[in-house]
Amino acid sequence: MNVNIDLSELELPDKEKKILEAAILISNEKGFSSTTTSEIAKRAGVAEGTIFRYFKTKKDILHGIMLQAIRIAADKILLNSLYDIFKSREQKELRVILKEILLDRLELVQRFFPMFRVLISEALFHQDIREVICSNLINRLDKEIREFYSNLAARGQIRTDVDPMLVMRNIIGNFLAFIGQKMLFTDNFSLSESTGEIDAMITLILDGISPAKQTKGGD
Amino acid sequence: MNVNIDLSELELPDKEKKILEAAILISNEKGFSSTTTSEIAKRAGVAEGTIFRYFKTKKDILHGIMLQAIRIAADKILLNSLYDIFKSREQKELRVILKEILLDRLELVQRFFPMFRVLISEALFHQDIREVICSNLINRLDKEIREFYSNLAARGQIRTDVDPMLVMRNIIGNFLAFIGQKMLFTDNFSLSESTGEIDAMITLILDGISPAKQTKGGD
Amino acid sequence: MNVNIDLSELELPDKEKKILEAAILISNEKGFSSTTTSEIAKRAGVAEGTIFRYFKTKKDILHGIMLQAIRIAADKILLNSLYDIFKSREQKELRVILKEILLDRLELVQRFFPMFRVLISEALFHQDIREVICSNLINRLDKEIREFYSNLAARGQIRTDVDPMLVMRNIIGNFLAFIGQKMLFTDNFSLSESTGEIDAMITLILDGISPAKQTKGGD
Amino acid sequence: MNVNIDLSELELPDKEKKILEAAILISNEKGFSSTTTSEIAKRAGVAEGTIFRYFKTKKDILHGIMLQAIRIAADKILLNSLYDIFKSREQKELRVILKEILLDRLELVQRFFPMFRVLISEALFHQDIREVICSNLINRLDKEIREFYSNLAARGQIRTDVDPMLVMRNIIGNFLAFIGQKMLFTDNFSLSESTGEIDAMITLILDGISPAKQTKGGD
DNA sequence: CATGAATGAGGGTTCATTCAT
DNA sequence: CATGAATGAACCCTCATTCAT
Repeated sequence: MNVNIDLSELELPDKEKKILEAAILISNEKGFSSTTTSEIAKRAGVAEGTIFRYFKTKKDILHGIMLQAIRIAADKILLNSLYDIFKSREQKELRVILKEILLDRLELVQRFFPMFRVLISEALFHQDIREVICSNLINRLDKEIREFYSNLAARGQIRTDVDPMLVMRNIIGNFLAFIGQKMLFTDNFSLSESTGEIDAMITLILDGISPAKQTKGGD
Repeated sequence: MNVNIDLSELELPDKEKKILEAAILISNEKGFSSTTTSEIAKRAGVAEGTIFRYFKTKKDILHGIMLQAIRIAADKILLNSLYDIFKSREQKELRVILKEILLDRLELVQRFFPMFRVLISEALFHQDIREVICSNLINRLDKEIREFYSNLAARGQIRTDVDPMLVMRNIIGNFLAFIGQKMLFTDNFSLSESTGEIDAMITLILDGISPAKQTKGGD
Repeated sequence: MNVNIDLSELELPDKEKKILEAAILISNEKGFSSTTTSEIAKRAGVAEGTIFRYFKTKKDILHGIMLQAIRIAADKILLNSLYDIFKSREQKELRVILKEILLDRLELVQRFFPMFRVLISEALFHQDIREVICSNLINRLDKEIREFYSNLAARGQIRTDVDPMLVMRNIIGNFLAFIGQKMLFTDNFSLSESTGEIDAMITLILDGISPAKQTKGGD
Repeated sequence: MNVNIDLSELELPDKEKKILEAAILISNEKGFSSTTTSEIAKRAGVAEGTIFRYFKTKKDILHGIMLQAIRIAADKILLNSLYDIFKSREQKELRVILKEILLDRLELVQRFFPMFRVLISEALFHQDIREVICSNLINRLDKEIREFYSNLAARGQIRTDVDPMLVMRNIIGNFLAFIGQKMLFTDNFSLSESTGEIDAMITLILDGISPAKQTKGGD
């Protein structure tokens, strides 16, 4: 399981970054509320008091984590690469695009799994965190997705008789179920060994679970 | 958001049930590790010491919750109704069966959401809890699903060119994404208003997101 | 180490005796204040509530122990046998009498060691307990000892140029140092293997640690 | 009863010393296991949490007490002065040496009685503590005593027909009986008023309780 | 009289937070 | 700014004691 965190590209004081990293790493093992400030300080290599120069309270560290997670998610995961894929490959077949997106996302999720795990566990219980996620991620995705979707629709690559958001949820649901199963219930999951599974997953996403009466959308 | 818990059908000492219920309700709000035994006691209407007559440690309360969740999940969710649906409706079309199952499951998940939320949040961090879930739920499901699957396959209702477990994951992923979105990001979600959405979801599960080249699997 | 307690000859309700016995046995292992009433109840084979029918508070159990210890010590240890030895053997040599007394006492102390250990540990801290010991044991001994002493003195068996009480303390000190060393710092001490040591001890008591310039008092 | 504790010469953080002193003083009144950390904190003038910066657990406070007791006992009681007395006075008569030693020891025991009382009461029940006492005190004494003894023996000042350890036990037993009686059963004991008693005690140690047939060892 | 479930004050211990250095 | 000793509220848990059965 990947537990490396890379906040180096963020513009933060060095110590603040170290504290956040430490907080994420330890929270990733035990959950945020079971993580103590003294552990964080030790792992970050600072004095316990120093933490409280950068974060008023322990809860604020969580908010710091959230902020970073969302910044990364928003800027790197969603926009950069997703946007690129959407735009640069718009003449490609949906199957190919989907696979590129999934692999790209998988790699990112894997890299930032510690951060996301903490985020998810807190989002389960805190409305305010969910709201930040909503307004920063989901809502920003919305526009991109609709554009991407209409592009696909125009090219006849995607069905147009259902709400685009349901289509997306289908994809995301499959994706999350895959991630969840691999991350939580499998030891030493490696992406490279899963390409066959990913292909099959995409086939199901594209063509559904009904028996294929005739070749659709595929090679 | 549904926060009613009903453990009344369980054969437990009255006080133990009350303690469990209180633990679930509060954990549902703040997470288990942020829930204190004194809060539990207060909400359960017992003295704090009484808790420790029924549960040796606080962690044992969590195990108690797990036990109940699994008992309910295993007996009610998985076996009773799922089994019934599988067996009694085996001549029906997959679309119909799927809808029955999803509605049935949705109703149950909704009812026991607090319990499951606590469970999920703990499973995120504790391998031992994941293992109990695995061995009690997932593994037990495995056999049922394979039987159900081969029944469907024999009747030509489901595609046979992919691993049955991937097919299931497709369904479960859609289901969980639906649940997650509704439970976490929607206020006052009501099942009855969502039947259209569920139908669309099932269509996507069955036929995929590719444009329908020709009618598949019905109506 | 002997941990059998025999309160059978005491005139007490059966349950009260069992509770006392249990309290002594467990206190002997951990000290009285680390012994819980529930442990006592379990070992005594009664319900926890029953204890409080016989003893108003836990402290009263200690008083019960004390009472029994002193009763036994006073009646059995001091009076019965000591008196007998004093009287019946008054024509014997001091060395012989001493040995009989020491062996007799050793045997008794060994038998009731658990009780005495608890007593000693409590007496270390509680003036009231020390007072009871004083008035019941030491003061009662006083008269016996003086009589015994003057009998010996009359027969020229004991030196008369020091306070009789100091003479007694010499004997008791030796005795307690012996007991203490054996009970606390020796595993599996057996009286029968210590007769040589006891003889040497008596020689030292009788003749002192100075080099013997000439045979005194015996063989 | 003497309840002054003086740890000032120890090289310990100020707070740690205060906590130890408080623990000793209160344990001296009620025994260690009846002493609460909150009492210790209050008496030491620190917050309860502070205790646990210096001692990981309450039991470690006891170990701290033991450590100090043994350090004091080993360095001051046994080595410094005892060694001095042994060496520097080796031409003196045994009676004189004994008296010096006893007075010296008495003064120390009196000064550190609270500490020793706690130690004794715990040693009664805890094998591990007895072992530390054994290996740190008794075993270290052993060599010194044997040397001292052979020196005396060479000069014909002590009897050589009994095990040196029994000789020592005779002395120690007398000493402890004296201490015990004075400390526990006498109010306001003062050393200076007891010199006559000590002389008599030494006479008994040296010459035994048999009537002096002929002058031995002096005056 | 005996029981043991229930109690709640108080036990040892942790930990986020403060502040003098 | 950084530190880490000090804090004390709050944590989980124990246990002597009560009382309805």
